[in-house]
Amino acid sequence: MAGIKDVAKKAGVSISTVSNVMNEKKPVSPELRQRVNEAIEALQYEVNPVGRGLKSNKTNQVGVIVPSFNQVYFPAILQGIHEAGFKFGYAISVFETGGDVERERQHVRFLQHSWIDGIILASYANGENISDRKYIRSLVNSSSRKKKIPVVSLENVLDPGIDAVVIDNKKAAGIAVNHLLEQGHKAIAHVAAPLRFQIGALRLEGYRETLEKAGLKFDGSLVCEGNYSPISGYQCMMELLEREKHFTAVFAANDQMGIGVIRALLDRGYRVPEDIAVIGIDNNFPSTLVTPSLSSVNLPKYELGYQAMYLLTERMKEPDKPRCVITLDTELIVRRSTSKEGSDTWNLLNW
Amino acid sequence: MAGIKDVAKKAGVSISTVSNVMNEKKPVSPELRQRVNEAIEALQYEVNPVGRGLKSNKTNQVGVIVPSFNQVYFPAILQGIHEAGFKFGYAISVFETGGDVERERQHVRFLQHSWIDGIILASYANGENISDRKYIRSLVNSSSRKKKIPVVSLENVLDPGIDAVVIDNKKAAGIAVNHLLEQGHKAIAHVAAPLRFQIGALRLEGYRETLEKAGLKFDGSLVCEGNYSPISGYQCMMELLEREKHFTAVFAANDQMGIGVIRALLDRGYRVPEDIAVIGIDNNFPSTLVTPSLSSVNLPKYELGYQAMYLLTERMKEPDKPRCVITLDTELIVRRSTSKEGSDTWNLLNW
DNA sequence: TTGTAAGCGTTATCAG
DNA sequence: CTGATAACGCTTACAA
Repeated sequence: MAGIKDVAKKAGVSISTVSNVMNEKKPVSPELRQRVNEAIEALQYEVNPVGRGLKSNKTNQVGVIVPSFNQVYFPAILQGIHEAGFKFGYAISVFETGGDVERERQHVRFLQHSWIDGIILASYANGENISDRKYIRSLVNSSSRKKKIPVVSLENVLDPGIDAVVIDNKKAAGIAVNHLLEQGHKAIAHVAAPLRFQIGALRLEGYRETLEKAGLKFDGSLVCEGNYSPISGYQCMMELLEREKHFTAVFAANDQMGIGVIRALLDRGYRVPEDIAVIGIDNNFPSTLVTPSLSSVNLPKYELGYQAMYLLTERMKEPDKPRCVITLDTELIVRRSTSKEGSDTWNLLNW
Repeated sequence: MAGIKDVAKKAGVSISTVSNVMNEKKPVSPELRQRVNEAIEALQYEVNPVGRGLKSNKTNQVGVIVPSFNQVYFPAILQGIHEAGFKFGYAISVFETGGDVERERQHVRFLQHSWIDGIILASYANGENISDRKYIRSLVNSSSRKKKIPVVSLENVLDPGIDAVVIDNKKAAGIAVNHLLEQGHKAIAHVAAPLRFQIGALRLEGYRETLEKAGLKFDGSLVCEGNYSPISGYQCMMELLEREKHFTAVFAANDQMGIGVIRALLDRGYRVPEDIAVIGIDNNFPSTLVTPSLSSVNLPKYELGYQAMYLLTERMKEPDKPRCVITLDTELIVRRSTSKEGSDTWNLLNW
């Protein structure tokens, strides 16, 4: 594989001229440009990003750190990130934390001294304990040697100094609960996402506010905290049933738990939605496959990833522009778990 | 962030000594080692991989190129790759081709001149046309400057010179078809994966051989070629029904198409499995969620990824050892789409 | 407009 | 055992 020197030799020019042709930073005469381009073509030369990186403090790599390479959620986000990355000339390195903040910090640290150009982070740190808070603050001025490394937070607003791409979790929860209210439900249980994190707390908050706005009382014993997984939804539902409280509908904080909820209800002999209705958040394709199909609030997953990558490129261009939070829209999807009129077609596309 | 020079200054030694302490390539006296380690600790020094990469021709980065960041298939594979990569000290860069060989070559080319240490490739090139064949050959001696870049092929045997991690596709198809035969089916249709690729061709071959071994005649008009996607399975099934041939079972080359097949059959008023039984290959979690649940042949997806990464590290250590193909085992999973006694529980774990 | 040369952070060679 | 120094491939002042 050819290097810049080979090109220079072949074209009979100096290496700086080759560099200038490639980077268009300084003007080069047409003749030389021509000769250089021919040499580049002939030798199939492409710049070596390692050499360039050393000099220019840029690697054209961004790191993506997520809790899990989750089956239903992560791929679409990664597609968005990758597509935008490809467009703007960045390669994507991926890291999984398993929800372990220590491992997350390890990955961040690794990326920082890799001279990566930016980080997209779906963090599990929550600013509750002091060490997490220090860690989050450290991200703001996260720097490699002399350059700051921009961080874009995915799905939660980490720090007033960190860009983020999110959805309005409170609103999404409100959309879900409102739908149940409109169906005539007066007693609605909630299978929550982990409450020590923003997503869980905000969706709970949206649930509570929407109930109260409708003149209903919030009842903590109708809430059970899961961990996003389908099985936790199943377990929460079983626990709620054991409490023997009255409710006719369940709002699950995500579709995966919603599916677990449906399974639990069916296993206990309830009809869905006649006895108890269920709605989730995410609008993942499996929700269309179960019977009854699960109503949900759509999250624009691909868009979330794309915008995160886009925000990162903007931040790299203008490190000092004011901090930016992009909030994407959500949308109600009515299926059979809340309404006999809901859609019941399997999603056979895009998976 | 501190560099090697800062450490050297702080410890009062030369940079080579610092390097020797870090890499343990040459002995260093205990006193100096101590001083250096203290300085490293104090400054939170970690080597800069860009500088190291330039010198040592190693980046500790591995590129993974796949047709799609597929929802059901890719995440588990990536988990396996990432886990093994983390263990052996490699970061994972991911690239999606959308099944476009031109884009695939673009990514490969990019990785080659990135001085990446290795490539895991799920290729869509098929050695049919001459340009593909040349491209595949070029992977064998794929080199960046002076060093060969090892390639591990995922899911298909690309070239006699390229390591691969695969499953025995013929055998997996045989397992599926045999199961149908054991259920008493004598006329079995096949919704095939793209036949110009190994996976599709081998699964078709396994289908044909198993039929013939059972004394049944292979009938090409019972075969319809899909493209892996659920919707293509749906369309194929519709087309097979229109041909008005008799069959009582369908072997779909993957679960996604199998789910499409079930949907088509239900839409046309057939009962599954009473009128027509269906089996797939993959054992993805959505297959447990549909009604009836889809029988399948399990593929060890995580293991596929883990072994690919492992193979790569072995190859990097010993570039000249004989080429290695790892074939992983598959296993029949009986659900309701082929047998009333099959399992019908939703998979609520690991997604 | 073009070329020369310094230097990015590290490793490796070789002389002390 | 230790340290000076030359690479690695590239960008970028600065000199011509």
